[in-house]
Order: sequence, then structure tokens, then C-alpha cells
Amino acid sequence: MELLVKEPKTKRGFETLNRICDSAKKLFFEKGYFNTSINDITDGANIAPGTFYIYFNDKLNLYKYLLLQFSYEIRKSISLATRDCKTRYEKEYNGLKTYLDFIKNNQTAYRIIWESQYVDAQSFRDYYENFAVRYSKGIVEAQKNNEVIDIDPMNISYVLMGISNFIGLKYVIFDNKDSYEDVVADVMKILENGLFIHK
Amino acid sequence: MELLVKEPKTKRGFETLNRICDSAKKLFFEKGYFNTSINDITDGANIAPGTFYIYFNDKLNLYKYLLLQFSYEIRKSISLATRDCKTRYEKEYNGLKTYLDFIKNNQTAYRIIWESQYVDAQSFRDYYENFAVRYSKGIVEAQKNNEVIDIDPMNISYVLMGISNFIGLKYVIFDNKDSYEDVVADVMKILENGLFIHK
DNA sequence: TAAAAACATGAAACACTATTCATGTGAATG
DNA sequence: CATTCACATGAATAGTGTTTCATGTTTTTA
Repeated sequence: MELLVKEPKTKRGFETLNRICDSAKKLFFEKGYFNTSINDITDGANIAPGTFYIYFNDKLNLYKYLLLQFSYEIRKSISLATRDCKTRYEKEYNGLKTYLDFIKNNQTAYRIIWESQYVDAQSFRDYYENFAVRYSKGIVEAQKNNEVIDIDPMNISYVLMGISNFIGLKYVIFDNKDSYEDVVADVMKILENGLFIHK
Repeated sequence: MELLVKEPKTKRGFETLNRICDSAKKLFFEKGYFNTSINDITDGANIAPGTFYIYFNDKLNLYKYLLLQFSYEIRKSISLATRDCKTRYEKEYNGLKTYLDFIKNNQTAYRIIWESQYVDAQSFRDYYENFAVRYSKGIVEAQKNNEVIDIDPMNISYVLMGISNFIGLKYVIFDNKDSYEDVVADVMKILENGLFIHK
């Protein structure tokens, strides 16, 4: 597979690459991928148009590169925040809270992930299928442990991803709410009896 | 507000308008809004480029017009399918099944609704907020009736919309599954104990 | 410090797209 | 059947965006 980025070799190069990425994130968030031209990006990064091509073959590669970065970051955040949780319930609780905080602080990520459905359908699919497979593994463990009801773990994964995404859509993207404690509590009330088994 | 479409007066006019809409639906589904030019649309409809402007002021108006149509159709389908349901549980069951069948038969609708986030953010927001408000009203009724647990009905609405959407994403868009009986059953198992009150 | 490698420039070539409009055709009306 | 209205055409215009490349500058290497 073609490399997404042409890695710089010097400090100056890394700084320019960062400026390109920062400019792109800002513009993709504000105007979307298709309404952002390479000229817009280079203007925002204070570089000449041609400089863009030192680092990326085209706009699509830059986009895929950012998507991949976000997908790492988001998984890492959740993984760190739920590492020490004793129960699956606790894992879901912290996972949802962390997800909402992440997209509050990285609204670009939310937009870029969903827009990928139209920019690069395969990346979009990879992103969610990948996420779901990892999710399912955790669910299977919890089921073995008799913490979670015995239905198809893939169904559970997509149900939980759907809830997170739409709660995020409403309270982060639409309403830009400050805190999500109460919302998370409501969601967990549903899951408490619907998904989890009380020993 | 500006009219979305310039209504034709004759049979011939309606036929041309339909050809434009059909061509656009097909192309928006295959390539997305931004990768579809007006020339692509008129080519697909077997008309000259200029003819497009007899019916629409620009591509955006055509898009909004299609979005509005789908939003009516999807609501009508669900409303018809759940009209005679006795319980809220039954309503949710049939609603989910109908939604999945609808987007299976109108995959363009799913794509167009989500893409609106990037084409016309206000329309996207209107679509979901509107849907959620109507949904909430039904939930409030069910809560009065002691069928559904007492948490914020807006939270319940977004949870349920999130589930439908992501189950649809997985089994309609990704997997193109034939039938959704088993998936719907799994989802209802979660809701049965999580959302509904057993009398 | 000389040579090489990395990085940066921006004008120019090329491709594509939206939109207009003068002209023309088909259908309905009185 | 002549007039009018609705609809259709497609060449031309104007604008935008991508990408290349010859040239120049900075940094690293030997």
C-alpha cells in the first residue's frame, strides 16, 4: 500500500508537516473535506501550494492520515480510561464518559470519521468494523464472566456504538453541553437492566 | 424561504423532473453529493445541462428537495407500520423493523441524510431534532402510561435513534443482510429489561 | 567548508464545473 | 390555425482547483 505521508527528515520538515495538519483539521472541521481546497490548506499553514506535495501525494492521503491518527487517539483514550475498571459495567460507564469528553475536545475527529463515509468508504467501514471487533472481544469476556446477557456480541457492540455516537451527536455537536454526567447516568440506567446481569 | 423546486405545469415537465431526481438519487448514492456534477445528473437524465435550471436554482436545492422527500417517506412508513400497535414495546419493535426495511429499500436515503451534515448542516440538524421531538412525545405518553422507565425522554429518543442507525449501518449498509428478524430480536431483548416496565 | 540532501517557492498549464442565454421545439389555448 | 406558454438545447463564459517543475534556500553531512 502506498504510504500516506512522506515523512520529513528534519526538524523544519516536521514543523511544516504539523502546520499542514493543523490547518487541514481546522478547515475540514469548519467547511468539510470537499469545500476545502489545497490552496486553503496551504494558505492556513502559511506555505506555498507546491510545498503541500512534498508531504502528501494529494488531499485524500492527508485525509486518510488524519483519520488514522484520530482512530488511534480515540482508542487510546478509552483504553487508558477503562484499563483499571473492575467490572464491565464500570468499563462501559467510563468508556462512554471518555468518548464524550474526547469528541468534545476533538470535534474535528467526529466530523472526519463520519465524513469518511463519503470521502473514502473503505476507511469508514474499516474504522467501525475494527472498532466493533475489538469491542466484541471485551463483550465476549464479560459474557464468559456472566456479567453481560447472552446475545450476539456484534449486535451489542453496534448497539453501544450507536448509543455513544448519537448521545455525542446531540449533546456535544448539537448542544455543546458542558458536562455529561447526567446523560451518562441515564444511559447506564437503561444498560444496567438491559445489558448487565446482576449477580 | 426560497422554493426548493420550480414545479412543472405539464405532464412532460413532471417526467423530466422525475428523471432529474432519479438520476440524482442514483449518483448521490454511488458517488456522493460533492463528486456528482450537474453535468453528471443531466447526462444520467438524458437532458441538456441548461434544462436542469428550469427545475432547480442549483444542486443544493435539488439536494434539499430530496432530503425533505425522504424525511417524509421514512416517517410515513414508520407511522403507518406502528399505528395499530397496542403497546410501546410493540411500537418500538415494529418501528425498528420498518426502519431497517426502509433503508434497505432506500439506501440512498441513509446516505443522503448523513451526508447532509456536510452539505447543509442546518438541514441535518433539523432532521434529527425534529425526529427526536416527535419521538419524545411518544415516549412521554408511554411514561405516563407506566410502560417506560422514568428518565429524560430526549435521552431515550437519541439512544433509540442511535441504535436503529448503527444496526442499520452494520446490517443494511455494510453487510446487506436479507432479513433482520434475529437482530431486531436481540435489540429488543436489551430494551425489554432496560427500557420497559413489566406490569 | 564544500558538497549533497532536504525543503520551499509560485507561476503556469491543465482540467473541470456552474451557469447563462439566444435560439428553437412541443403542447395547449381561444 | 395562430398565438402563447412551457419546456429544451448546447455553445460560450467565467471561475476555481490541482498539480508540476525550474529555480532558489536552508540544513545536514563528510
